[in-house]
Amino acid sequence: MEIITAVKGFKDILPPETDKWRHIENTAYNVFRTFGFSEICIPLIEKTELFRRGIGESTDIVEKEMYTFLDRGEESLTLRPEATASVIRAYLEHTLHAVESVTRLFTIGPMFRRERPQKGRYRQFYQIDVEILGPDDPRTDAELILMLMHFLDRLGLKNLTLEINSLGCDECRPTFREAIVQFLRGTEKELCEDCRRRIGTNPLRVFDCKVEKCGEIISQAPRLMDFVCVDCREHFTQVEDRLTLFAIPYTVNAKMVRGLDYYTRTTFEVKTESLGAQNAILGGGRYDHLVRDLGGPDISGIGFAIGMERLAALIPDKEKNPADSPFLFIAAIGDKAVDKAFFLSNRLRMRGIRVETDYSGRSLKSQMKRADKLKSSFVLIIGEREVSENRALFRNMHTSSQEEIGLDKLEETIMKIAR
RNA sequence: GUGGGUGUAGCUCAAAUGGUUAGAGUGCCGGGUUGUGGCCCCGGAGGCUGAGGGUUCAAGUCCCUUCACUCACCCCA
Repeated sequence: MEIITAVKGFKDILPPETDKWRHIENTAYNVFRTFGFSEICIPLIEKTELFRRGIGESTDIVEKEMYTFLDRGEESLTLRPEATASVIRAYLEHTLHAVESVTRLFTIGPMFRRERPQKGRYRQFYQIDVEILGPDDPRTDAELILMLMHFLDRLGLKNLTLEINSLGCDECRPTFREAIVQFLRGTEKELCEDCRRRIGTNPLRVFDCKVEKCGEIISQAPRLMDFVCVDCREHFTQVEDRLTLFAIPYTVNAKMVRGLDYYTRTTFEVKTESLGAQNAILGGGRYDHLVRDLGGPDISGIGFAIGMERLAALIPDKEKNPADSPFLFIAAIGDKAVDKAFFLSNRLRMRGIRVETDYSGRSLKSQMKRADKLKSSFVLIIGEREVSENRALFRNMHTSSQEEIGLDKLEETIMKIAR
C-alpha cells in the first residue's frame, strides 16, 4: 500500500531542526517580554471578510492565495494568511484599547498562502508576529525596530541589512500615486508587460521590477520622498535619529513597497544575501488606519512579521549540545537486569536525571556502542551476576574507568555525582 | 498560474556509445572479546531505478504521459 505524503508546500519540521526552532522561540519570548510584550494566541481560521478588509481586496494574497472554504455551505472562512488582521480583530473584540493606551502583543504560529512553493516559501509557514497598538510616536517605530535588531543580534545573525522607507499618509500618498501613474502612462510603451499591468493594479510595485529597462525608466520617476508631506517627513526623520542614536545601521530604500495595502508612513524590511530569491526575512510597518478600517476607533499601530523558516535557514545547525546527551546509560543483560534497568532509569528520570537504557536484551557490546553513540557520560552495567549480588558496575565513559557500587545506594550515589 | 532542473538503498552518489545478477560510501543490524564503547577488520539486511505506457532481441539509460521534489518568474515572511 502506498504511504500518504504531506500536502504540497506543507512541511514537517524534524529533530534536530525543532531544537533550533525552540531556541528561536525562546529567544523571542525573552527579548519581547523584556520590551513589555505579552503573548496572544489567535485562531487559525477567521471569517473571510476580515482578511478582505484588513489586507486589501486587490492584493495578491486576497485575490488568489487564500485557503477559503464554505463552512457547511454557509459561512465563508479562511485559513489566516497573516496575523495582523486577527490580532486587531481580537484587540477590538475584547476592547483591549480601553484597558490601556498602549498594547504590545506578539504571537507565533503558522500562516497559509497558496503560492507555488520554492526556497524559503511554503504554503504553510510560521511567522513571529509583533504589534504595538496605540501610540504613533516615532519613538515607538524606532523602539520596535530597535528591539527587532536586538533580537536578530541575540540569535547571532550577521550580514543582514535593515531597509526603511516612508510610504506617506492619507494626505500625501494619493498625490504621489497620481504622479507615478501619470508618469508610467507616459512611458507605458517601454515598460515590460508586468509593469504595464501594475499601472492599474499596484503602481508602486513597478519600483521593484527586475527588468533592466524598467529600472532605467523608473529611476527617472517621481520619488516618493519628494511628495511626502511635512508631518510624514518629520516623523521619518525622527525615526532615523533614534536609530542613529543606537547606532543601528540601515539604508533608506525609497523603492521599497510593501505588499499589503494597509501600510502608512514607516515601513521596513530586513534582508539577507544568502536565501536566494526570497531575500526578505521579515517585513513590517506602520498602519495608521487599519484599526479604524476594521471597525474600531482610529487607533494607530505598527508591527512586523518574521518568517521563521527563513530565519531558521540563517542559523547554523547547532552542534549536538552535550547537555542533550544522557547523563547515564543503563546496560542490562538478562531479564532480571532489564527489569532493574527499567525501574532505575525511570526513577532517576523522575528525579531529573537524563537516562537512557535498552530493553532489547542485546549484547553488552552493542549496548555499549549505543551508549557511546548517544555520548552518555556514564554507563551502569547490570548483568546476571550483579543482580544476584545486588551491585552494578559504574563506568565513566570519558576516562574508561569503572567501579562497583551497591544497587541500594545507587540512586543517591548517582544524584550526588549528577549534581 | 508560467518556465527550467532533478527523480537509482534510510542519506550522499556511481553504473561509457542501450548489453549478464544495478554498485560504493555512510547509516542500521550482527560478528571479530565467556559480559565492555571509540579505531580497525569481517559479514548481513535494505532497491519493482518515482509511476504508467511505448520503441528494441535487450531499457536505470531512448521516446511519450503522469506524479513528486526543486529553482526561478509572479508575489511575499
